[in-house]
Amino acid sequence: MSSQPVSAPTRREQILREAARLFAERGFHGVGVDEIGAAVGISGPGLYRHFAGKDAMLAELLVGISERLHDGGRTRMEEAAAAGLSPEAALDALIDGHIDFALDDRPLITLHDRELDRLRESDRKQVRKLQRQYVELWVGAVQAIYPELTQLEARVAVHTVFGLLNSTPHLSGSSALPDRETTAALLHRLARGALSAAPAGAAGAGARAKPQGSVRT
Amino acid sequence: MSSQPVSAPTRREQILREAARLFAERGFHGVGVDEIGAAVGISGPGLYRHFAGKDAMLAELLVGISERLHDGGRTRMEEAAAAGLSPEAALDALIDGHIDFALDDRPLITLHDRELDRLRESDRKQVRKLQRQYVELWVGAVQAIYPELTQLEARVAVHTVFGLLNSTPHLSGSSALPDRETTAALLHRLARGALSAAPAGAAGAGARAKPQGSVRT
DNA sequence: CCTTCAGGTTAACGCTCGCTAACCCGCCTG
DNA sequence: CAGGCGGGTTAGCGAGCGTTAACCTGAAGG
Repeated sequence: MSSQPVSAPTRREQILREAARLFAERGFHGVGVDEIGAAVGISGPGLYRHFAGKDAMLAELLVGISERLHDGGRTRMEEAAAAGLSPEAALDALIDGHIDFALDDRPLITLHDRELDRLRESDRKQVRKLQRQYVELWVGAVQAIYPELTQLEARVAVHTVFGLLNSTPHLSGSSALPDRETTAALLHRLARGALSAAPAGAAGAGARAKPQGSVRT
Repeated sequence: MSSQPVSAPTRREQILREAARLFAERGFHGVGVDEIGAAVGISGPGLYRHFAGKDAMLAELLVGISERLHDGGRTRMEEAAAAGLSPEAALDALIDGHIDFALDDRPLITLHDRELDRLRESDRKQVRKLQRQYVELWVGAVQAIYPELTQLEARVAVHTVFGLLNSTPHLSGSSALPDRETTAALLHRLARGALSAAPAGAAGAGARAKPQGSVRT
């Protein structure tokens, strides 16, 4: 919509990037506007030339990442459908897309599930809607492979896999990660492994998961 | 220290419980002392008869849960060793213990990986030490089953599985969970499935990786 | 050359919030 | 019955923080 075509890292974007980093590090309330300003070389109230307020920055960040996550997922699913890919390949594409986000935009991923309730009602509703749609994409992809899962089970499984993938930012501080490609591959295997074990019939890693009679909320 | 043996839900514990809930809901900085007081029926500064300050509450909460997590894990591992259980059963015990925490003490679990850096240096060091020891317990249990994993891979896998298990608090708000037992079993399968897929050799959907009859306790 | 305006600056206001001060009261205990 | 004392209360201080006001400046544009 009103997002500029972007060409060079404009000041607004600089501010958003630094704000995201700081918010993720110390929490929304834990960061002062002076700090954000200092991080981009201007001081304090200069930010108000670019944003209506601190809240507006958070809103733009959260809405932005929700949109990008959802758009990325939807695009991948459409491409998979167009290319006639298998359900497995489609799910793999979703996973890889999410991993890219988790590894490239760690601060945003952190914010995304940490500061949602600091938003104005309208913004929060929009973010939640996008999140829900994104989850539904995943649920659909998962159920295409494991049809024996109930809607509820699939949703829980998807949420927890998000938790798994989004936990990468956490361990950046304390322990070092392997190189990006190795990490991505490991995360992919872990996510896939978790989902493959979701059906009640599947023990550790069942290949065939017969419809088990016990399915019911 | 001067911690009493406790017997009935004393006022201190009431305060801690409510503080945990509020901190988890709105963040440490997002909750005022007046609110915490109101939650237990007293108002504002009355809290200072029980705690040195707001920081002290957070510190006690975080140190407390770290200790309980670690102690619980260590106890389970010792019992497993004493009973001569298989590595698989030992890991299952760890997973079940963590699931109990995640389901019973959601606010604390949330706090645990969200507000760690609001602590005084000494407290933070203690919490991190306990966390590290707890992680090492898991890493040991995992490597006993999957010796082909490097130390680093195992650590990453364990961290992400924590992310998976700890994500339950998140979806309590938006979507309802199945009953506790069903949820616990599902979480167990997901965690086990993720770990079983950690070794690079294991294919995504895991056709192999030994079927494990891992039943809950 | 004068104007405009984007993008800064510093000063200051007002509110919130953690915490302290001062006071109070019911209940044991000697 | 006196007197601690545990556990409250309200009033208020002081710091921090988001935000606004007022002012400045350098570069485009007619």
